Amino acid sequence: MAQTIGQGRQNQADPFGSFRRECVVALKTAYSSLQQTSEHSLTDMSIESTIEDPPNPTFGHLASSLSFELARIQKKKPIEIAKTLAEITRQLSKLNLIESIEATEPGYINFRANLTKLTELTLKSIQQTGPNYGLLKTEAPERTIVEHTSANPARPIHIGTAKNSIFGDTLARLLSARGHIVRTHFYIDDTGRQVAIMAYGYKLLGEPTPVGKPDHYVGKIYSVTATLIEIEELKKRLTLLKKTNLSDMDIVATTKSLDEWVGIAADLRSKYPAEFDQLGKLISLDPDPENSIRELIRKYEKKDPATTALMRRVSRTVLIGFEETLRKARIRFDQWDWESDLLWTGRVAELLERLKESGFTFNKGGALELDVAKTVEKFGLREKLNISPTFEIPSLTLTRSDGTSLYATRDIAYTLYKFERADRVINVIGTEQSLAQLQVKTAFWITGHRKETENFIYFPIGHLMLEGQRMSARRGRYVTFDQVLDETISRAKSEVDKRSPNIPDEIRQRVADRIAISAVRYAILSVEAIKSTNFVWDKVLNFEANSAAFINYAYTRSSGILRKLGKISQPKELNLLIDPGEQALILELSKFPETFSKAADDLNPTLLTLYVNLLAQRFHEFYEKSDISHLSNNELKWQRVELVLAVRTVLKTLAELLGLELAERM
RNA sequence: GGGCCGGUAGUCGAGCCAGGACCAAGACGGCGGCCUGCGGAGCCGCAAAUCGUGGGUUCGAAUCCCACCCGGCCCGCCA
Repeated sequence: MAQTIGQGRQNQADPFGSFRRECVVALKTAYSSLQQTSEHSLTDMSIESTIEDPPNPTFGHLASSLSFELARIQKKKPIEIAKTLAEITRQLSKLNLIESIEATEPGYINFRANLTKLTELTLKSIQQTGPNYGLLKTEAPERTIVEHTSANPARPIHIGTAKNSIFGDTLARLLSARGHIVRTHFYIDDTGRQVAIMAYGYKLLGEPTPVGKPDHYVGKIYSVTATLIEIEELKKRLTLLKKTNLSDMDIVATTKSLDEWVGIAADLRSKYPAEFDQLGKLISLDPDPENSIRELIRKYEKKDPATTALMRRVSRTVLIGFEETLRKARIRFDQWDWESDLLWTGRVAELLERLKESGFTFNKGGALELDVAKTVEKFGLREKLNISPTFEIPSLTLTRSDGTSLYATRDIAYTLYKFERADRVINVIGTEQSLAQLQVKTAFWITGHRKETENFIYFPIGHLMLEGQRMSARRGRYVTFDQVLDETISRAKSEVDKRSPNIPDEIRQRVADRIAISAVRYAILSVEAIKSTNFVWDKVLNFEANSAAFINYAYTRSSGILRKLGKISQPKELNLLIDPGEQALILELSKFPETFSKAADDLNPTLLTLYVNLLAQRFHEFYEKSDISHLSNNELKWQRVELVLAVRTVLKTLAELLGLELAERM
């Protein structure tokens, strides 16, 4: 909690945070008084870190365990110290948001908030600042680049990659709301083998105009081409192995792999018979397909005009499909960076020169290697980069023996590029890349960016399994993001049809879209990014508690109340909201600023999904218990309406942060 | 062999970084209640947890340290 207690944000409303700061100040005052009178010498200590949330409301709203620490030094019982501290605190402090300070067994000091004042502060702040309530601005804004998704433009975005997109997009929303200058970048990995294979197949077919969604159409060509070539290569290797008779183990493994690919091929053939047979014929006419692909890669790196035109054309076709999918999920990018540009502008070559000059590279069979381990030892980076002392860091191949570059090399160049434009770079990438990210980071350090290395942030995304099965894009075993969105929309549509038959179909469709998109985003965000999770349809399609629909339903209910009321009036005061359900709801609202800033600073969107669910839950409880529209006591009615309006404001802000879309009716 | 990350009720999953009232949040599933007043996609209640295992540190450990076990991932002239 310590880092959420900042100075200099007096002008920004943070009701619960203000209460917390008041408790800290009061306790600090009491502690320094104790320091002067105590016969034992008491060192300065962090009062903030002793402040915690009590387990239940009967203990107040915040508590301190300071007495337990002091008990040891003073050789007294914690409860006695607690009583003394509570007494001094009460005497010395001017209490504003604190209602009471009490010492309780076994030695806690419990602070109770003055709920009348907290209510007024919270509701007035929300009323005055509206959509800005809670979005505490950082005191140190940073130009931040969030790179995410960066899917290979060779096949549609699948649900595993979508997890990456959703977290990346949400992080950007959070940081931007926190006051950072954020830009999202999509890194188009177009110089690798996969795009070359895709272009090869596409070219063989005579560059057809896509039928249906372009990424799906071209993705199909890629899968078929890649499979056919894989089989060709495996067959060749098997023949070679049998001829040289080197190792039975290799033969067995290759045969097994071949069998697997033949199975995949059969599957693809049944799905896309026309393309499969056509490509099969065309590829068999090529004496050396593998070489054709290598040629494409080589020529593209050299920016050969015809090759460049082809590669860019086919990549762009796929990217149009990506954009459509991402737009559907409310994900947008500020910039699309072509990996090939890094080569053509000489950035990669420049980087290689710098690395060579550093003296940490060596030649291995014509390939250029970076001695990462040596670098780490030389500069004592183990501690700095948090590397285990027994870990032998492998070297990193920078260029192939034919001189062409590799992904990691280009990624280092890209890192330099990004840091020319930002103070902080966040890479949202799967956990399987953790070693690669470490190597890139180390190389970045070598290039002289010592200070910036601290702001190189790897945000790992845990693997997403599909109903217990590992997804494999290469093997065509995956569910696309489009499928998930479409399925969820159709499911949401039938729910809306069932529950709200009286609204026009056009609106029902729009509502279903919103509920579905939100449901998918919420389901992904509600589990921490790093955890590997199992994608289960039931969870995404669940519209009950702890889902986006549950949150939307709170909003819809509030809309219902307002609709029923028609014209609304301002209450004279805010002194009648004393029901426990109301107070619990207000307390939750008062904590939003702290929750938001912690979520943004810790890069933890999941925290906000938990919070928004809790807020919705408190609202539903309030709704069930407190009448509004049929109240005869007008003052109470308008006070409750004020609370409803406040909840709506905060729900809308949260929806904006998480990329959820709220429907008035559902 | 080495490394990284995870392990919390039948299932999913917060809390762990900054140890404290933890007889551990919340959800799904199970069981039982609540609609002649703002929409039941809701609310109320019950049952369900050796916090992976074993040690250690501490007045106090789900949380910190050590060892081990299980699961995922990585250690390519792939990306």
